[in-house]
Amino acid sequence: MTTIKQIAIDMGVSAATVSNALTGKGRVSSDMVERIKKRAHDLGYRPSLAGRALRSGQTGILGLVMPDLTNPLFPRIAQHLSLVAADRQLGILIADSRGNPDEQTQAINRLLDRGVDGLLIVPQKGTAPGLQNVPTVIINTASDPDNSVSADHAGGGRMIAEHIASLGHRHVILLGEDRVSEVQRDRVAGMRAGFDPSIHLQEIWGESGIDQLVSAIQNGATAVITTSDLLALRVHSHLTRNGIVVPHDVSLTGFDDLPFAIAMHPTLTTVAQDVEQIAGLAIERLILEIQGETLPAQNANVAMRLVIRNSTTKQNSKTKPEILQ
Amino acid sequence: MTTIKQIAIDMGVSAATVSNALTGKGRVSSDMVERIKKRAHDLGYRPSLAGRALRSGQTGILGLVMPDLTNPLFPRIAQHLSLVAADRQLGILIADSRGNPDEQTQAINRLLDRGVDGLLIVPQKGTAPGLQNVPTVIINTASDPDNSVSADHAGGGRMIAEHIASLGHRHVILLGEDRVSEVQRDRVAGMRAGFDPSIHLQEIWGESGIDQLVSAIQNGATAVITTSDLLALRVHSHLTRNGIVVPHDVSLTGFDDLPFAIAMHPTLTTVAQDVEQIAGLAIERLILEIQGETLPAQNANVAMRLVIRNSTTKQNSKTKPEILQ
DNA sequence: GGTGAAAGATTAATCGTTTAATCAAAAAAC
DNA sequence: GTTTTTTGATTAAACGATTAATCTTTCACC
Repeated sequence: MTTIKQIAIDMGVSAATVSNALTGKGRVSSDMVERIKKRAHDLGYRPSLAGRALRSGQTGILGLVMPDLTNPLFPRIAQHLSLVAADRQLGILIADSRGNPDEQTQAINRLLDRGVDGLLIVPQKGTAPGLQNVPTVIINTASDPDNSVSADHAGGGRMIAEHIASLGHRHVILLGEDRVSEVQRDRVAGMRAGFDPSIHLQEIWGESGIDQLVSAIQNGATAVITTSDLLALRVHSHLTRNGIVVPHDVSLTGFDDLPFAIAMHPTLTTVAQDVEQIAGLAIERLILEIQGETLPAQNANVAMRLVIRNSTTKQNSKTKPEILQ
Repeated sequence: MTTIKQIAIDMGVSAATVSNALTGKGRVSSDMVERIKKRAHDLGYRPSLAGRALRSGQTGILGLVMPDLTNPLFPRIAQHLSLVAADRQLGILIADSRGNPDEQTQAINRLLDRGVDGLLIVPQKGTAPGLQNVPTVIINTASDPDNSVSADHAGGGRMIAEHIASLGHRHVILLGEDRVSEVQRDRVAGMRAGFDPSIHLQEIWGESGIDQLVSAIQNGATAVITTSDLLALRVHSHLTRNGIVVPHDVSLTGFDDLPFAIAMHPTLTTVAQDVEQIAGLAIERLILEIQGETLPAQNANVAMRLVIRNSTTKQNSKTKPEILQ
């Protein structure tokens, strides 16, 4: 490994001059700067981040804490974060908080021990990690008051609802995944807000609710809106098995636009997070905080995008579907 | 931040003694060790990894390079790697190689610049990253000769084939995703090897191949085996649309056991990677390499697990399915 | 009691980078 | 021509932890 000192000796100057030349600080004649830069490049000099970190107190590393790395959205978030971070010469250290709040705290501490300059936290559902002693940005939902960036889950829910309403559906089943999750509640709240009171909205929670679907449809429901694509796939399978055809007999929607949404038939109408923008804003904000700027406590709310595919259609058939079995 | 020097001053001893007491090296009386440890704990002392890294040349950080973080397997691999690494007091820095070989090289260099102690690389399909100047383990496929850990994709293919054969299927369609991918080729090779020559095996590559499926089934094929769950879902949708019922008319299999495999109906017979073991072996091997052990070049091949669900069934009906449209 | 060894601590150097303080020489000002 | 400024470079200290070398005291042994 080439060090600054070696370059200095090699060129017959002091280490300080080399450092100044390379970082653009201090006073060095311009042709000396040129020569040093060239020589450093030729020798393949790479600054030691450890040395720099020790001196400056900054590691150039951000920590990413995820409630569950198997969260289907994680890869995309991680990808964009790592991309944006790389642009800014920052690294991303990951930590899995393994599904429980204790582990979340430990994961945060592990990252702090490593001296990360900032934290990006996607909190466990139902938890709000306390204030850390490093700059922190929460990525989750608008319900988090401060320092947070999130998709507008409620707005996404509203979009779905308005889409369904505009297709003429008057009796809709809303299937939620998990009441504990802040995100899920926001989605559901948005859905509710998107329908006007004249529409018959039937709210069901949890997977066990799938069993009630067939009879609800027999009673006149013409659309099922869910709070996750996986749930939608499950519903689709269940309905198909019972002879109910999507979208002919009933319209169906998901949430998140996971990869398999286009592999289904019919392809799934859903709502997508602008992960790219979320990642960008999160890191941008975090960097400002790291640079010592005092930002107003706020939630950056990123609009979701309605993706209309083939699982939703106009409510026009007056005939109830025949149910098999 | 509490430093060793502060503890030393606080207790009226030298910094070296504190360091020796905490690391268990050198010669320190046992009651001094006790007292120092207690005081360090009370003061909330956390060693500076930057200081340690500078002195020792080791950062305690491993780099993880992924061809595409949106790879559906990534989250699980990352999760287990981060878990195992955390147990060993190691951190994991991620880097996305963004789908092309150039970016892969850059990603590796970014990690090297950060002084990672070792690299875990899931290579771009079709590429074999050259020897690095830090210990490296490749996670991918048995086709990689050295320093690699992988699922036994060929073995998984064989399991699927044998399962299908044992159910009595004599005319099988093999649908492969991407010929360029080493992994995909290994899977297909395993499948071929699992059938005896008497079985009529029809090999099709790429998504466009899906269109040929219906006529192939009309010509007597009773099973479709694919090299990915996503492909299987797509096939399932296509067949359902054409009035072909899985598994009644045709058996269907996937590969990888992604989360949606149990959300489909019928639930998908597939083959699962033991990600946990792969991650464990990879890090174990990497740590040995980092500790300077010279390991024999070898590929650790982790057996896959056949997951039999409801999309495969005995071939017994002699009646061809009626095809809609 | 004198010698040697062992135990328990300290000193000082080192890792690579940054930066405030200093110094010498050249340029500008009077 | 002398003083002041500016320029361009150097010196030295610092970040925090580790460790080889050194020193002092205690103890064991003959």
